[in-house]
Amino acid sequence: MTNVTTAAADHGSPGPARRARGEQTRQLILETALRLFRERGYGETTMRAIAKEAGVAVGNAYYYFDSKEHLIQGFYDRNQTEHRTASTEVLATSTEFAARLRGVMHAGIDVNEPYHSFAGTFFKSAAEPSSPLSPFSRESSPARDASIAIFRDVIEGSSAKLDPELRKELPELLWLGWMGVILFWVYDKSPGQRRTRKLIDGTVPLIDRLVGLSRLRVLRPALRQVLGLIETVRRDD
Amino acid sequence: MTNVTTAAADHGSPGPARRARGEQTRQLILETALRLFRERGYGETTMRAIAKEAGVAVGNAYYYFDSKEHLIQGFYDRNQTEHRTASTEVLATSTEFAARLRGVMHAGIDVNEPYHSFAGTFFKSAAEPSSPLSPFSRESSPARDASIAIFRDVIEGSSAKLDPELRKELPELLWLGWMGVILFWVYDKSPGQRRTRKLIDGTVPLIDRLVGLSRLRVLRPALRQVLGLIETVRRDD
DNA sequence: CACATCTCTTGAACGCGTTCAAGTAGAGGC
DNA sequence: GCCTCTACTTGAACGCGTTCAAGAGATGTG
Repeated sequence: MTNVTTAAADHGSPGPARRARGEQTRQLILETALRLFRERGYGETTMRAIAKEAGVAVGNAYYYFDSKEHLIQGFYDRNQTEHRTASTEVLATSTEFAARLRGVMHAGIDVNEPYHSFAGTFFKSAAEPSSPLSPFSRESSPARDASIAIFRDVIEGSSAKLDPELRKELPELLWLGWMGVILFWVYDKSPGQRRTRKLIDGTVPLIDRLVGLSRLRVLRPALRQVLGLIETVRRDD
Repeated sequence: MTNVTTAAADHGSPGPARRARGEQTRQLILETALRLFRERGYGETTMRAIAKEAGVAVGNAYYYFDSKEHLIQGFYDRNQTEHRTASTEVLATSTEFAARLRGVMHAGIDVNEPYHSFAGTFFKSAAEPSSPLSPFSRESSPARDASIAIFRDVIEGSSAKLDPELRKELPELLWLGWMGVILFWVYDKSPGQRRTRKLIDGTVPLIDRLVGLSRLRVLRPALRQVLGLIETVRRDD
């Protein structure tokens, strides 16, 4: 409470001082919530406990966050940032597509590992299509775009040559595949989630092979068919 | 395919008269619940409302069903049976693999269509790995096995020739793909879930093509690699 | 018949996420 | 100084899923 940063982002009608106070409370509640989630798990952390621990009233938490689930969004954002950070090394080192993709995926699992025990609990929240926590929701689009950007880096920083049409679509496709890996990971009960690691190690070479084949003229029609399907399915008309 | 009553709570072996009474109440509660789910949606239906409408105490519902979510299992079982029924015609008519697969998938969507509006709501429940409603859970294995059996029928009743190794794995793989389609369907907000239909129509020929190619000697190593990966990932060691 | 045993039923009570009418406080205008 | 406006804060209250001690009712046993 002592740390008052008056570095004002001076936009909006309310005075900067007031604004700062609100933002501070918001951060306090979020930090407290994430800490308790980590310590006790999501389901075992009550809104009352968060409020009490943060020294505010329950209603105050609802002034800043629409629901308990909305607090998870903060968790997502932080994990996304950590994934980016954990990926920088392999993205700076290697130029092989397979190595880059593999490295990024393992980095993602590394980052999420500490939260595996209760990832399922709030994966539940994310699964509901109408939930703002859904990876496909409008609210998640900043985190989603940032995640897709990592996979774009994987491709663009690599020496892999591939069909230009595919190149356009591939970042999003890899992200979709990554969501699949995460889904598998959530369900993976093997010690240390070994099976997820094996899935990555087994799948990446296959993707690498397929991506390499995308330039072969013989496979052009097949590729077009697949890309056409994706385009058809994506459209909402 | 005899529909064995899936007793949620195994209460010893009482006399047949007593058993009948209990079973009757159980059915009454389940029927009432499913009706209210259909009429109001899952989230809007309270346990109190179910109990009141069924003319029992709220605690009574909990004597037969461990939780509100457990009531959905009954919904699953019924839908599973309906899917089988809706599939019989195409499975009796056509011998082409692609037509059979396509027919079965469309039949599955047909059956689920009336529930799309709130499918997402309890899909949420199914998504939690520890939930008995998860399609991968032990509790769901009867429904799962029955569903896989449909896809086994798709293959075995077809004229398609395919690699014997693949033949063994394919029913489960098709079921997994079907789960993916259902996942897509749950998120599909297009009118009448048209995009899901397009996804099926676009994907089936691709699968058909791949399955056909599985017998080519040139592709043997690749197939082996994929099957090996599946085996590796499946094992929990 | 009385008694014990077991299945089945009850509804008050608990803790949860969430809401909301009622307040508080601090900046700007007079 | 005082007033107003509004961002912010409060906590009792609501309805929910769920639990559980208590009891009702049928069945088996002497």
